[in-house]
Amino acid sequence: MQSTDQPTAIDKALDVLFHLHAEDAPQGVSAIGRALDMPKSSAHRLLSTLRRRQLVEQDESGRYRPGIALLALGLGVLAREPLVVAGRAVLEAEAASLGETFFLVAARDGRLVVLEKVEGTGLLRASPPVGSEVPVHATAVGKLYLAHAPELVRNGETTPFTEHTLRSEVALAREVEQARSDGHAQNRQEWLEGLSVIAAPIFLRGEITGAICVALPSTRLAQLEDADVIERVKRAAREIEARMGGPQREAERSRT
Amino acid sequence: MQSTDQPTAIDKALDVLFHLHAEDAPQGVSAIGRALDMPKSSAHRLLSTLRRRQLVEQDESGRYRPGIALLALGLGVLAREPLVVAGRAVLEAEAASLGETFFLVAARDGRLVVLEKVEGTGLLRASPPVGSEVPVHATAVGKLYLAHAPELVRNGETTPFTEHTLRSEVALAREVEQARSDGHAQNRQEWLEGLSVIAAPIFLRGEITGAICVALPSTRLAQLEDADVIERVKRAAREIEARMGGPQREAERSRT
DNA sequence: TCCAACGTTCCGTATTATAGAACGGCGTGC
DNA sequence: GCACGCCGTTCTATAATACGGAACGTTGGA
Repeated sequence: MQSTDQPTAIDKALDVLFHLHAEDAPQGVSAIGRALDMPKSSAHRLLSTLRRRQLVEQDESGRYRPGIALLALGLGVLAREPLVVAGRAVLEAEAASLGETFFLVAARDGRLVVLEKVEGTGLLRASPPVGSEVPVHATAVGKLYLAHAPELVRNGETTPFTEHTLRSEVALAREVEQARSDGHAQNRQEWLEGLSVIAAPIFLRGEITGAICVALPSTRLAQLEDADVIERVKRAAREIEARMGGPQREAERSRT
Repeated sequence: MQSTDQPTAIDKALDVLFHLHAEDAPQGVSAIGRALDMPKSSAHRLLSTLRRRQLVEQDESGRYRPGIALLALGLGVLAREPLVVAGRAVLEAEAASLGETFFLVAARDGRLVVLEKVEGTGLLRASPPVGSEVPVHATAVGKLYLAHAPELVRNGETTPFTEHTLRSEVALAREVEQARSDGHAQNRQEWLEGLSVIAAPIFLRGEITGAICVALPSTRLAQLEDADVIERVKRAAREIEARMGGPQREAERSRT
């Protein structure tokens, strides 16, 4: 694949689709053309093709928005994820029990993606939606991946999100090392102010396939016994592993 | 738009995408080419373009499956639906209270689509997934749409699904008329054997924008007081209407 | 009432997609 | 253990497609 290849018609159609996804409100043909720097006739042709398959829809005034077919496609992806199928019930039980929000996160093509979320009763100020990406260097799950399979994530980024974001590679490496030995990782307001996370890795056949984590307001975590929450998350991870096809026997783990 | 227009490159790429969605297992380039009647080099090129945007992914053996980007796109659609945003909490409350599965269904481009589902505690044998289509002529929601906005659904189909499916247009018209006057509709095993549904329409500004329904085993419904369940569903519909921007005043309803 | 901006359609041109052949790697069956 | 067949991938000349400027009818605001 050369670096000089030009965007195909499919690329341009996907540009339009992702652009609509990124916008809050429905967009008109002209606005889309301006935003993506293409003639409105081109935008119209691409949209017509997408509309035929219901990937985009038009509102009563002719503006375009993402279409209903995306829903079936997206939920089809969820249904294919063994981690989600096995983990959903566990997340629900834990979220109900502790009253906080639990997530499943896994690496996909070098990025950490939220695969499932079950919200707790408390009002959590910020919480990434399912399908969205979370950073590697400033999250508990990121530390777990760096500890157990650094080749699965791209760790180029070092953006400081808050004043608590780890600034030095040494500090991050220390936390990664601790995550490896402890079997869990933490994130104390390193990504989002006021948000603390505790995460545990989920292994399948000796490889990390994802992580379960709980997000709580930092003030709430201070009231709880850290050790209790950590134990809870780790137990949930073991439960998910068991549901995904039983615990790996040592023979299998070392065979690789 | 002429009837003779030929599939564009985008059409072919979407053929590939929907084909992967329809298949259970990941598919190889050659198999896709055979299934869609195109050279495998063409399939490969289309897949490469889709892969760049993570609409498809490859497993370790090189086979393709729907990609994680579809998840974000699909859930973005859900987040945009006011009906879902307003209705989810109501569905959860009702499902927990009655212990049965509640749905939100709405018309999109002439088809009835499941927009949201909250499962009850009971084991429901068959239940359509979110994003899937349900028939018009053999469902409670279909009757509601035929009663209140027949132009929003395509009612060509008359497939008999079970022995209870209404065979005559007259019988269906009678139920539609009753749905209009009663403010709710029922489906007694007309689509799926053993499955009964009670549905109530959700109005916004005088127009039907969807419906809430509960699905229960027919044996279960026989044990309950029909009237109680009906009242419950209708009350839930009113609750969702209220959450979607307040009840419509008569002035607005009759202005059209 | 007028004007501007909208979504849509048209069509000649030029860029693009196409598909057959060839390649290296992998798994199977002989 | 070897060879065959199928896999995913790459290349390239040719044929078909996407492109975009211009024009149309409509709508909403000034």
